[in-house]
Amino acid sequence: MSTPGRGLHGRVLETLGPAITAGEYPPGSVLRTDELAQTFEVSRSVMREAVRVLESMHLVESRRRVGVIVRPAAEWNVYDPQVIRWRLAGADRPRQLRSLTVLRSAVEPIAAGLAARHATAEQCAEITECAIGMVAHSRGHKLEGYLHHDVAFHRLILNASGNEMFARLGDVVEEVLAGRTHHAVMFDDPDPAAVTLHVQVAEAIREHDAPRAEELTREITEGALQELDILAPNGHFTASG
Amino acid sequence: MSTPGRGLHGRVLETLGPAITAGEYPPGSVLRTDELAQTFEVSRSVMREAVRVLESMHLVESRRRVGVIVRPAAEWNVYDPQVIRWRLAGADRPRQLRSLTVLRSAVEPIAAGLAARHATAEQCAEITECAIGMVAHSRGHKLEGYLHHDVAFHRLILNASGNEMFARLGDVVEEVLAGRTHHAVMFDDPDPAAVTLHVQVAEAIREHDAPRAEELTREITEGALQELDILAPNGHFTASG
DNA sequence: AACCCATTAGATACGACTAATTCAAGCCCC
DNA sequence: GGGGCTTGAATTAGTCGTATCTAATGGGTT
Repeated sequence: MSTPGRGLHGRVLETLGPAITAGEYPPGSVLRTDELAQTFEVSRSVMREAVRVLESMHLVESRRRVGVIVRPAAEWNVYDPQVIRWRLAGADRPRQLRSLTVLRSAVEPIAAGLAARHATAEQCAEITECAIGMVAHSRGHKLEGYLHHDVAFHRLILNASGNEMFARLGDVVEEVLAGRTHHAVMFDDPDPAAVTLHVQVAEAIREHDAPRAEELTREITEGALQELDILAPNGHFTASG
Repeated sequence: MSTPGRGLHGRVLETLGPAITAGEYPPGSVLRTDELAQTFEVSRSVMREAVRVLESMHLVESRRRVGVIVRPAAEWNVYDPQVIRWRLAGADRPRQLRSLTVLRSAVEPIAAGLAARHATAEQCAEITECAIGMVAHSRGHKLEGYLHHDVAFHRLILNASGNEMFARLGDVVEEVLAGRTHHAVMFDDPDPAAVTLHVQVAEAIREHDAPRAEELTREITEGALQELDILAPNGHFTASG
């Protein structure tokens, strides 16, 4: 979507990356550069560049005389947007979605509190606009329009927090929200209570009421977590939803 | 420390990466592969692999007929451990430390709450041991020993949370804590109140009291934020401490 | 104003050489 | 005779240089 195979090495990565993150090669598996180059019908130079990228993501480790070794999942750079996309596209999508939602529940309330302190008048206006847009699309099967405003809403707050680490989680939030809409997690119309909460959050930020913005956002993310629990009640270590 | 120049391209990255993250090349700057290869006295192949890694970190973007373009800081993969290290080693270390501390203040309380729910007896024991170790090193200029147990304490909790995204922040916490100890942010002995809080967190986790573990951890991270404010009182957008 | 072409710099490919690491055979010492 | 160390051969990634391809840019032409 954002990186549609820029160049040959990119196309190789689009196959190799998902394969590794999906666990098709168990930790410790050894791949040979030459072999891979033949398999993907590219030159060794291209394959080496692809391996370098995988290495920078800590998905693999290349050693002389041995080959390219697949690292255990615990060492992967799980915050790399590319890795996140690959994992969301793979088999352990449910677990990944849960991890990200828990991360959201930690970050977004704090971000909302900071936004209430730091947001400019313009940012407040944009956030409010999104909330209004959500209300407008909350009834009558307008899920796509609702999603659009929902994503923008959360992204604006993360940006308005003034913390670059928070701001960079905008894509993560988008993935989670889009996943919820497009994988039948959401009913025909969004929960009216959630919509109200978003409006109230916008209000709180506009009024620079940080504790209220934080608490209301906490309620939103709590709701998101509960939605997941309904789908995969086993809780934390659910393998497949 | 963890990656001491693996290969030629690694050594190139150790110079180019910090230079870019330090802002030596303003956003939009164009680097030429050939030129860089000459500058670093390596072949183009090696330079291309280095560029690929920088590209995967979203530090640069390479376009035909143009060159290698430095991206604005807002697009960087700021969660990449390598990028974090480069930025911590550079001029905007203070701002980076603040960003990371704010992130801690969001994540660690939630992680502690989850740890209180999920931690095994063995994990509880290890956490308690660390807290005891912190107490033992809290007096008499034993800062290094204190730091060691402090890092282990927070890392164990992040791991015990059962959330992989949280677990991967262990290195971040280590960097922040080490930075505090080694850059004269801490006085001769750590704050006794903070030590007590750590002991109480261990207690709460052992007793599976999630709300208490969360609240106590919040007090710890609040303290960390206040420490930063003492150093750089200008608050959020302090450029230099 | 629209189109075409030359220029340019990255993208790909290939082949040769280098260096490091592993494994095993062989040696020495005990 | 057995265990541990040394040494060397095989293997595979690392590096380099060159040649060719591709695509974006800018200028010139119609």
